[in-house]
Amino acid sequence: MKRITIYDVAKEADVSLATVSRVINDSNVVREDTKQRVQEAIEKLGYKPNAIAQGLALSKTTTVSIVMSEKLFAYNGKILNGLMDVARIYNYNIMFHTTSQGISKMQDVIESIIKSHVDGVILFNDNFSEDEMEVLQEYQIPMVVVGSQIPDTSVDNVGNVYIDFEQMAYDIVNQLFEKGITDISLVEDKLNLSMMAQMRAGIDKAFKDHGLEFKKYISYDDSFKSSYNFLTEYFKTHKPSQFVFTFRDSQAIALLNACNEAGYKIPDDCQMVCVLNNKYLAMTRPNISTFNIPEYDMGAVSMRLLTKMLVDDESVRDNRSIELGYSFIPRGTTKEL
Amino acid sequence: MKRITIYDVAKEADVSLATVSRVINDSNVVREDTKQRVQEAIEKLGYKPNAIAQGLALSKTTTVSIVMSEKLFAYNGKILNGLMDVARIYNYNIMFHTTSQGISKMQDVIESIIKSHVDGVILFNDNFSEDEMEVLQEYQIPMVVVGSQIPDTSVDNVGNVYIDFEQMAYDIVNQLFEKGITDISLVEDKLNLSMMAQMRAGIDKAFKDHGLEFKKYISYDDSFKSSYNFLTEYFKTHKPSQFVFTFRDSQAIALLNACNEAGYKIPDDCQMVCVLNNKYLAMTRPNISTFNIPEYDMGAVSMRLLTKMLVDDESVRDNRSIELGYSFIPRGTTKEL
DNA sequence: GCTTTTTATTTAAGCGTTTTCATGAAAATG
DNA sequence: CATTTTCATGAAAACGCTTAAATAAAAAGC
Repeated sequence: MKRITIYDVAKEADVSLATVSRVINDSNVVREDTKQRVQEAIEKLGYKPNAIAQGLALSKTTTVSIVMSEKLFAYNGKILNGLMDVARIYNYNIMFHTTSQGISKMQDVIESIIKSHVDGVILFNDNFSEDEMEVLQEYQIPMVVVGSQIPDTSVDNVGNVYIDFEQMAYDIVNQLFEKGITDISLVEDKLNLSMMAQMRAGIDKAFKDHGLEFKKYISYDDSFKSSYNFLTEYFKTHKPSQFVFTFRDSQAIALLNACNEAGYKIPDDCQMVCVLNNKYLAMTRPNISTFNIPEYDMGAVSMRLLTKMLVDDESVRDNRSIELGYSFIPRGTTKEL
Repeated sequence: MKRITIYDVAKEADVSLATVSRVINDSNVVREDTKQRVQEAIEKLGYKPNAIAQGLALSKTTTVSIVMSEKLFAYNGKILNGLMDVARIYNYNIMFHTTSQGISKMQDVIESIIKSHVDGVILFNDNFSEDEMEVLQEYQIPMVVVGSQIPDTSVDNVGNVYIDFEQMAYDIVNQLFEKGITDISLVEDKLNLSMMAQMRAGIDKAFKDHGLEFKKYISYDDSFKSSYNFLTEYFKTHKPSQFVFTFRDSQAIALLNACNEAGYKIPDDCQMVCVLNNKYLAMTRPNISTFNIPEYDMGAVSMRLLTKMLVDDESVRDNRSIELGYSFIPRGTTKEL
């Protein structure tokens, strides 16, 4: 079956292809009766404009790239939902790129973005280095970074939608200090380094404000199994901290289980919070305290910001950095907050 | 910054654009020294071929669409990883489409696939109706359906990578019968209807083989919260079945918690299995028995199959239906299997 | 050294659109 | 009614690439 082109429609409606094109893009210069005729022909033949050809003619693909680490994939479902929903509203297609460890892979992703001539890019934190982002900027590809705050927000063509993790950590630690809790740990998450760094900064700041120094930055492999094993071993010789920040569900649940089985009661012997919320945190006993991070909105706002940047909406020229709020969800693993 | 085109390279290297094109697609008819010269020019100017223009010239976009329900998104991470990894190997780009409830949305997805002139489509089960698939077939777009078995496998240009859920259910039920267990329930999962239907068929068959009729097809909203609430209420007046099939982690964990809190011991009073495996099933106490479904492979095999179909690899002409194996993972919620 | 064969390169058409510019028809003006 | 203005349409160039056909250059043959 030969694909129907604009020529076929033109012939069917007995007009030139220019007219058909005008009808498609509903230009208002075409007379009502011919517009009618052309639309009937389109209908009859089932013509669908070739987006590739349009892309070439317009230098515009109505496609945006989403770049996400393969590992983080499962966690970012809601953000993605927000992104996709808004993309659909504004009729953008999505190219999807996942990044994995190898350095060469990253080059491939960038290469592919450039070659595909996408109109814009949504970038998840921790995926590209500054250098890599710069490459894309040379090509003037508008870009929105979603997740945590990026250092240089003044750059043209780069937007940022973020949560203030530094403040989040700072506030919590201060509250803990007020209750006399100073034995605090932070469990590293290797997949969210920049978010971690910001939390870390917040904790450090709060400690420094009280003339103390924060030391308990715990690091272990981040699968449930290895977290659990590590902690089980750890609790043979150590007591849990009074308060622990974890980032990911698996780390939180591992801590919960390991504590339990080592005979420590949560939240009495150890309080804990898991920064990134998901439904599993509400399935444990006790339920795990967490933060209400507006994930869907992070996606939706990012995509909306990008679409605005793509049409160079002036409202967005000097306003490309958007902070979203969060709230604490106290549940069974905390009692002082 | 003007994008570098093939003309710029041609001028720089003092050859025609045809020669540059040949170098890019490394045709072997170009002399070694000119090839060298052209490559230097490409390097110097930082030329990247415009994939859109290539797409137009070749009627080939090296892009495949992945269509997935927005809701299932978070669950299919591993399949997606498999898909993406293989796509990367064969240099295919990914367009990503999510479908949501509204019927009009589905039309949009199909429309967008057709317009984008993607080379092929990977379709997750339960996304398109037969009719919708037929539309894509009219456009001769090769398609691989991943998940469960599709009814009509003889259609040209459609591949299928699947797990035999019917057999899976059939085998388990038979084993249960051997142990004298006949009080069996199946909890519906609205998001995986075709998989459910196949399991259901397997259970029905096993019951019929023993002259019995299967009745306990339980249906409730599939979030953890509502499952849990439903079951808590349910256990006030009912005993749990001897054996329960659940499909999704949240349903399984809800059952586990509700049973526990109603005073029923798992696996003594009630055994259970969760068909779709994920890491959370190993974080509960007891760990939940499940199946080892080769999710990553499902993705990888699907994409590989599609790439073969795209080059019309003859090995795949009459062999587009691929069944993958699975194995039972006995854990703490079963004892008879 | 001239013709034939082989090899390398260029010219130009085509992929399916959009859009500028030119043209002709219809409407408005005096 | 002749002339200008407005409006609708068509012809053709452009977007950046591939590739078949044409041509030029090099190699081979005698």
